[in-house]
Amino acid sequence: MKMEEELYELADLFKVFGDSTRLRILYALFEQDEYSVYGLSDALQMTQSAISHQLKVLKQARLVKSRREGKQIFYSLDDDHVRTIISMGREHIEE
Amino acid sequence: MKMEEELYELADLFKVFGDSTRLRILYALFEQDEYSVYGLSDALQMTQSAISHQLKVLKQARLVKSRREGKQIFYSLDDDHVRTIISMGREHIEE
DNA sequence: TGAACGTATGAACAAATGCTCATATGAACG
DNA sequence: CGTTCATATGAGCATTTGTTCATACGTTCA
Repeated sequence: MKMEEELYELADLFKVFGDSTRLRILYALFEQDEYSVYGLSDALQMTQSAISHQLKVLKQARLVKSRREGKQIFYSLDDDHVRTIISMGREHIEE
Repeated sequence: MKMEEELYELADLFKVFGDSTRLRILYALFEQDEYSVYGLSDALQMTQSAISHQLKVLKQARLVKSRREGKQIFYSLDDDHVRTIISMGREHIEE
């Protein structure tokens, strides 16, 4: 990958982590493997629309994946980088 | 630290990584241990003011530190979390 | 098929963000 | 001292971003 391109992709990835709503979604998915959209909006006390918009961002960044079960769609973490990146961040701020 | 507070601090930290100019500054400091402000603005082909503003953000996040030598101020990486966080990000996007 | 439920999406608006321009600060040296 | 060089800072502006509101889409089941 070209350096230039890598920089923009990296920045875009970190932007995704740089919002407390999205972090709360990721945290929720740490504790409970799967959540439906309504489940998340209930757990985080936010509108379904807001959650759905943010899930789209998280999915585009390949941080979460989804599966349909009837009318519901369940979201879960897509890979372990999510956990690692967040723990590195936590180490930094907790110094 | 309270969960609520941690979330906002984490989001703020990742926001700092979520900009290509700041990433370019960090990348430059990977390759060359120290840079003056002018040195950076020259290397990255940006105005001194833009660089200075971003260095302030990076410093507030404790990602870079500075030392004065005469009229110049030299910036360098503050700790190793910077490297780790960025490499985790790179691993993710390179899959 | 049509109603009901769960989710996605687009437009609109307020808030945050990054750059530029002008200027301030601070150290070195005649 | 006062000038010069290196850096910092504040206001202004354009762009981006996150939420809300209204509505569309897709699946289930009567």
